[in-house]
Amino acid sequence: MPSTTFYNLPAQKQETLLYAAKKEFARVPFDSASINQIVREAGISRGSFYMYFDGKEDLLIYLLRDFMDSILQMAHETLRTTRGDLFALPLALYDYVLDHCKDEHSARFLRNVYTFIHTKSSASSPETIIQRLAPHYSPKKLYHIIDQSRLNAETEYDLQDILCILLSVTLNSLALVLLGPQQRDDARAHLANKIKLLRQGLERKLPAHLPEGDSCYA
Amino acid sequence: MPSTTFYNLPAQKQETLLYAAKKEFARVPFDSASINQIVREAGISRGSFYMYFDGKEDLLIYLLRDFMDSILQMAHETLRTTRGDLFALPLALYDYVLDHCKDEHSARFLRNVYTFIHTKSSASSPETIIQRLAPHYSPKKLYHIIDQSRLNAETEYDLQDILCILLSVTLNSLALVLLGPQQRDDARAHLANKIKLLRQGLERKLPAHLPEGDSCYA
DNA sequence: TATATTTATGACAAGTTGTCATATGAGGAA
DNA sequence: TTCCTCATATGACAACTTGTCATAAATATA
Repeated sequence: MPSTTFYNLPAQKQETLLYAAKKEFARVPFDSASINQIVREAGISRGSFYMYFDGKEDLLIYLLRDFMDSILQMAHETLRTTRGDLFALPLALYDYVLDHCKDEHSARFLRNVYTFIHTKSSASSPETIIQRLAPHYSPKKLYHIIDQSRLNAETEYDLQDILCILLSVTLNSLALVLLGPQQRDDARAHLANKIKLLRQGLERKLPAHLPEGDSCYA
Repeated sequence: MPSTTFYNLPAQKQETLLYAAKKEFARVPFDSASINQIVREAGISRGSFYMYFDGKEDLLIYLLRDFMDSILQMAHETLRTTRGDLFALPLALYDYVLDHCKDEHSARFLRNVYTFIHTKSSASSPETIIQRLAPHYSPKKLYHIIDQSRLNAETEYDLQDILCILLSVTLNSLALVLLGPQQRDDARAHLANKIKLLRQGLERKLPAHLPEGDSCYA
């Protein structure tokens, strides 16, 4: 969390610093990002920087809050317009995130951020970044607007797991595009297919009237 | 890849260096790991280190190869003994990985490694670690020993997606334990439940004889 | 205006990385 | 055995990094 000193700063100065930070975080991976570079670009002294933030990690987390907030809002909106159709969420999330990095600059930023969220906060603190962010964006906030009658969930335990599954699969698709060699359209087609498979079930259903037969097609 | 000079080293000296590396990588997150610390512990000079490896990333990748190989072998073994039951793989993988980090030392190593694989190789190279490792451990090598008759897969495209889903979900569970607050048993129960849900399908099936009725319970 | 408090600065120590000229060793040829 | 060659080992080096802190400037308060 930034210090109150930072919030007391003129909006202009805040913007300048945040812009310089975004630029640096887009330039190189998180652990190579240089505070020196940021303060040079922003035209402030090194000491000032540490007056505002605990370190570069603190700064990036602050930058991420906005984005995370907007994602959560988008999720709410999607569930509202689809009357709680949870299966609409993955592709909506996928598109939303990738729409936000159409220019090379934002793409690099997001790519670096993606790797960043899995890193440790610091050598001292045992938490990862994603853990520090998670409490503010618990998926539990979505439970009440999901139409659970469409889901194969008996209990809240099931519901929690279903959400977790969909999130894992969606993030994996995003990772394949952001970090990997997969093209956006290609990964999207795969994600759509995965959702289809997830709805139906991954296991083949034998015809109900041939329950035990192993060699029913012999 | 290590240089041939490294392979020419007496086995004893190789071991000493690798042990020192493991220790350092367990001590702190990857980007805080210090080559100075490693060479000090191993009793070699800084120059020698750079004679053997390109940098600490090169070294850790080398360390990971062994583990990845053993995982792939375990996967083969599991599929063999279950006659190709793909749904047995997630829990087997989960248990296998966590069995390998029962002592605090190995646990910290694995925790640090997990965050590491999502980071960029280096500022210059655009690849992530996981991408550099992936080609050697393609899941496609498993295709032919999977009993596809048990899967709801029409095409190889489906098969690929199913594998990807199961892997995403399993890795997510591992991440929750390695990085997060979740307990091993707890996460395992969730994973088992997720597999059950994945087999059945996440979508509620309406009774077949009431195909269109929205208000069938009215 | 004088005093108290907040904010800004850059030099500092202690660490990091990768390089490179130099030193040491181990083999083969004469 | 001596000499030469080539692979290996070394640590000092420059150029960076980080977080701190005494000091200076600016602002608010009395």
